[in-house]
Amino acid sequence: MRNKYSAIYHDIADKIVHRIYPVGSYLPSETQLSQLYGTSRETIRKALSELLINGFIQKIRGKGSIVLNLQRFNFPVSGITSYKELNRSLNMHSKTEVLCIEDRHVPVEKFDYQTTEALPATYVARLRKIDQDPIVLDRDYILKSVVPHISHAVAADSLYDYFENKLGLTISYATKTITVEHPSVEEKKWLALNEYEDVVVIRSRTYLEDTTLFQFTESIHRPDKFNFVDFARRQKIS
Amino acid sequence: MRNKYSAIYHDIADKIVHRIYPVGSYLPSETQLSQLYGTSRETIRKALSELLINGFIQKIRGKGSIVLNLQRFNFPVSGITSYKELNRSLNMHSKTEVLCIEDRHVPVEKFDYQTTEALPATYVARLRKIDQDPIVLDRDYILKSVVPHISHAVAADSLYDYFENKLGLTISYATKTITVEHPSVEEKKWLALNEYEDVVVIRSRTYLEDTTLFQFTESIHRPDKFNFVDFARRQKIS
DNA sequence: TAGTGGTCTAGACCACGAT
DNA sequence: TCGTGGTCTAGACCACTAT
Repeated sequence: MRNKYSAIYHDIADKIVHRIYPVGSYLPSETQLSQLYGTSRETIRKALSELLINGFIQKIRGKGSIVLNLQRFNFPVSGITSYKELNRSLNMHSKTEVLCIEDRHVPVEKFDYQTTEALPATYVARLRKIDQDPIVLDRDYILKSVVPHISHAVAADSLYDYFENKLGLTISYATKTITVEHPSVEEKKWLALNEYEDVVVIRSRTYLEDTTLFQFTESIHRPDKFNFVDFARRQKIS
Repeated sequence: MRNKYSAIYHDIADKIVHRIYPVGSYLPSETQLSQLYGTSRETIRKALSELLINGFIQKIRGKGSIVLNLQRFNFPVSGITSYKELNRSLNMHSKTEVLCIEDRHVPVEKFDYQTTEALPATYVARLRKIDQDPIVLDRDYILKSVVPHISHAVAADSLYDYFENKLGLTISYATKTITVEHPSVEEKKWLALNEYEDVVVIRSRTYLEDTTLFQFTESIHRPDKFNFVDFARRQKIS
């Protein structure tokens, strides 16, 4: 929020959410906005391009920037968002149950990660419930080389909050894959699955700002509760 | 390619792909690059931020831009990419079989689209096969108000190619949802599914540059063949 | 013709990392 | 201290849309 352009981004996003700029209307022009906020046009453009990327607006050359009808929920798949943040922002009434914390090596084959060395990690298994229904089984492997120890209290609250606000780590990007698989006996049990039901598995590797790999995550979703919403822009393959 | 910054983007991306800038190495600094390409630093920065978004590099303040180990395939889910483009870029040996072309109204409830009016469209059902195996069943509804007619030849080749290069439409963005569902009898038949197997369904609404909605698509994926790869950057919910 | 967004420039100052 | 990327400016020219 300390940058001009992100302050402007949040201000405009807020006005779109609160219908001060209604869906289908045009924002003030870039030159008008630069006068409004007392800044240069390039700075306004930086804010607008963030709004564009996040699906708030569509820019039309020669006409202006039009407000889109967005109903994105940004489920965890589409970005890197912690479960706690999601819970808060969507007003879900969910609970997290910590099933297990112990030291384990990362099962690298599962994550399609090629290495010859063993990766010591803290293994955390957690079950996410909404209204008593089990929805997601999360299994995290956090590398010991980056985070030596994780307490039960931290796992019950939020790993990301701990990493970012207590340890000062900056989480930057992740690669993830989504597949449909047959559940293990254990998964069947925790997620209360019927016979023959498949599960959706999201596996990701998460990296810090300095490109250090520090976390492997496996999220097992109940098929009937899985719903991933995305906003995408066209980009030709070249 | 006619802009400086996208020319520079492609040039650097190419050099990364061909290991002229190897994984783990630093790119020349922004000032060096601006001298190299004979341009201003802001233009270089625009090219670099594209590389950042697409997962080619990671910028580290005070140090430089480091080349990432990317193995993204960008399956259709993560962006808006036509099947033909994918096929070409991944060297898959796939075939498309046109099952049906006819006039239908869009089943708007399925797409969670609220409207009271009927939407006349051309319905196109196509089956995608790789090595004789049916992988995806695509059902498209293309609004008559934007594209009055679609021929069998076009459907067999590429709708996107036709829209963009023949009709001059500019496809801009889409909203999509991914769910797991029980297949219909028809879907079971076309995708040669075993008893009890679920399918992955991707439903999207696609828009033009001027925010005109013009296409609804339903893609039914065989669960064992579904694999979605993504690259995501951290963005806190605020 | 006037207004819009798209590109590009040359320069400035700052925050951060390495030395 | 020096070099890196991050932010910001004031201005320029272009392509497109509307009238």
